[in-house]
Amino acid sequence: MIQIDPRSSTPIYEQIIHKLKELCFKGVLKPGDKLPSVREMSAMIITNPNTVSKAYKELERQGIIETLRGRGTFVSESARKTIDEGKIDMIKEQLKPLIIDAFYAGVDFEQIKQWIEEIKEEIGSETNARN
Amino acid sequence: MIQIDPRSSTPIYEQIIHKLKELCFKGVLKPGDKLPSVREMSAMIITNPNTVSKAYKELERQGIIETLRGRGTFVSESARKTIDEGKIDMIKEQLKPLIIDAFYAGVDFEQIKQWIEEIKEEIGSETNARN
Amino acid sequence: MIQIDPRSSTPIYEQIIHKLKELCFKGVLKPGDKLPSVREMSAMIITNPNTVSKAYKELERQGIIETLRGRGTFVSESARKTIDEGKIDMIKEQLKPLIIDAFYAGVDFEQIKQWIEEIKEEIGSETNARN
Amino acid sequence: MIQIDPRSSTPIYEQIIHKLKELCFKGVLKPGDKLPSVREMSAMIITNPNTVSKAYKELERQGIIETLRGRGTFVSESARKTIDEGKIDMIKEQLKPLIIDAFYAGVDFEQIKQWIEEIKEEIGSETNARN
DNA sequence: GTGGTCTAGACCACG
DNA sequence: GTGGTCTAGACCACC
Repeated sequence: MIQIDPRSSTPIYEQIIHKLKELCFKGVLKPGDKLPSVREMSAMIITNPNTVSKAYKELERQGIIETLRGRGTFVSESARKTIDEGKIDMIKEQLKPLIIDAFYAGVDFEQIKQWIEEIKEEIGSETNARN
Repeated sequence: MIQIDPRSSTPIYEQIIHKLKELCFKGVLKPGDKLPSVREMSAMIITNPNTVSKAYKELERQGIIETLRGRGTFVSESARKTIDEGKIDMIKEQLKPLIIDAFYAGVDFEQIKQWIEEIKEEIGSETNARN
Repeated sequence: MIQIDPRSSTPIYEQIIHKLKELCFKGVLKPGDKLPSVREMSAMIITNPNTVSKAYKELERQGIIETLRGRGTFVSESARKTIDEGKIDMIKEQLKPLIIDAFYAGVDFEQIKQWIEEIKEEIGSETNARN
Repeated sequence: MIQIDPRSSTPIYEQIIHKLKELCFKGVLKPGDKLPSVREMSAMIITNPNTVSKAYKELERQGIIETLRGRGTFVSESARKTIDEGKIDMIKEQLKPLIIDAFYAGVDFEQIKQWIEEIKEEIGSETNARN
């Protein structure tokens, strides 16, 4: 289901968050779908259950998923689209050095825009339906 | 000269790297310009000298700056534009979750492209000359 | 009859207890009234019968309701008003962090007192008769 | 500094949160004060560092405290008083069953109001200065 | 079965 | 020194 790289410098729990968010956003995971239990997921990606739990809790805090007591964890019916200015600024702040790095690696503006396009394609057709 | 946020979750040494790279890229810092010494810089931004030193070392490794023993640290004559595929993949990898987060924060594709445009504007006129 | 939120962090059985206590206190449920059977209730609020059973048992332990074997569950004739010091301390203990949280959420003392007033209103006219 | 009851049903990390919030609110801990390090605190209250860490992170998420990388954890300069409607509703939701329980334990409205008064006294004089 | 809490201990990045 | 991450395993409440 999802792939984790234990050697990556980005923490495992963040990788899980990223991957699941992506799947939710793409529509592979639809609202109401049940996620693997903490134990199942930890077995699948060969990590400690605590690590998965941490990821799930953060995703819940962000409103992407929700847990029903004793029943499991599910994709939320509708991800709230709070237009959070602070969050947006934070993202822009992270975006800038990334783009500058890209330039130093020999990428130009047009190519970057094309990357965005690629990501759009990859996320794809489901997106329109969802929003 | 540069502003650091000690509360940020991004390490201080990385913030220094980002800021200096940005200044170099914008052309505020031109090839041959002398950077403040590690001590001066650490006094300016109120951090441990080791932190500044770490940032300088990394910038040197990336070819952005050079240290001339006994004379100081200078902006390199020409930032080498190594087209490093690995680096590019890494950047793309970091870009994706950022963009997905942006969507969840209520930003759409067009706005993101506009951000890129804004960053381009901000970096400004020197850019064309350099590329 | 009663509404349960399966997403809430407070356990379902506790929610049932709270709601039924509230109804008893308001006078909607009067002494001698028959409660839905465990099965009926669990069907109504879509939970596991065990969960309802647990709530009923706890309410019985507190003297709010009584089960007459083979006949069903009923609201007790008179809720005993055991002045339980331990219980009171426990409640005060729980009250304090709640009020501090309220302050941090921007509520002041007067508003909190008004909340109490509101709850009093909501519980309403029957109360005087019962006390 | 703070007292924890390992037998209590409320999790240790929540007890830490409550106590520290209380101290901050009372003004015992002032903005800028350094908190004991995770290790120190865990030694003081005899728990695992992870448990303290969890409490600190939640307090940071709530804006009560902040961590400066590699330097430690400090009381925030000014606790943001976001008037969060959702939070307020949640508190009211938790308040109601508590008050009903109080009634069943033989406490009346006036006494509850007096409790609030007591808590106000206890939190005391610093409060006015802070707000 | 589910997730939530906690312990004991380890390693690492950061300043 | 600081906090952040992770593991291995345990116990518990809830459904």
